[in-house]
Amino acid sequence: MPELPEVETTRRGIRPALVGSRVEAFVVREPRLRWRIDRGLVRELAGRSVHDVRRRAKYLLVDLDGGSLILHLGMSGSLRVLDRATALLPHDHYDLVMDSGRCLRFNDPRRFGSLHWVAGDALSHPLLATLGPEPLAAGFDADYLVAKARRRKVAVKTFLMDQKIVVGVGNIYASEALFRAGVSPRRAAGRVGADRYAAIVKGIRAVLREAIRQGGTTLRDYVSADGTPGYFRQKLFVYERTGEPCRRCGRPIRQFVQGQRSTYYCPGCQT
DNA sequence: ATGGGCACCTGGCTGC
DNA sequence: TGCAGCCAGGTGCCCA
Repeated sequence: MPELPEVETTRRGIRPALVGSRVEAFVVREPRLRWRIDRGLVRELAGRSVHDVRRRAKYLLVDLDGGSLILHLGMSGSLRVLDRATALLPHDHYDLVMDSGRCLRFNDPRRFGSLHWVAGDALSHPLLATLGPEPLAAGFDADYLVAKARRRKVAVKTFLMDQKIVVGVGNIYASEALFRAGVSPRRAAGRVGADRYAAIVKGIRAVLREAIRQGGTTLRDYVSADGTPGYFRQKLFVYERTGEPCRRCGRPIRQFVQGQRSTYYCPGCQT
């Protein structure tokens, strides 16, 4: 499911219920996620207090005494804050039970999500160490993208989804940002000029900010921490709108496959 | 280094 | 109705 706006929405939703509370128990029902959850965590986590809940790229970092949990939602994962006694649903794989009586419950039908524990600095974990810049932070600009794209032949849409280039942009928001920038997703990354990269940076920032404001995009599985869906789907210009008229020029939206992922674009607005 | 393809997994939908 | 086939918000890894 989740790209940056959905992960950020989840962070904002779960943070108030966790910070300042202590982990009473960590319960694993299905350890076979993307990587097997270490059973030693059941002992490791109990008794530790939560200091903060941060986001890096599409990862959530739950800072505890002496270390951090690194959570990923994969394609179909979601986190909810519930009363600890709430009845289980299929694919509820683990709970972080807090001493407040609330619990953080992870549901993930496809099990592409993950959970790691790092003692010490979470950002030095191998999964996070090589990530590119945050798109909403200073320093992510046209000059940066131009430099990174030099001599690169990959399509610009695939380039923008590379988490070493910029983090948080997945299949929905890559298509949406390129539509806003008026750039064809097929264009080679190294053949996109500085002016177009400036428009792409603007497009990425705008679409991510607007999506966060709407609580993210719900297509299938995603729900925020209180169980509500995201409402940005209604604001999408191209994603999953094949054959429907472009909201700007009226021509039918087209779909094709790039790097085994569907790309959506307007043949009139994007060149 | 770069680009391309596969794998991991379940569920929902389509079409025969 | 049943079932095969296809598709889905991600990303690590292997190969050329």
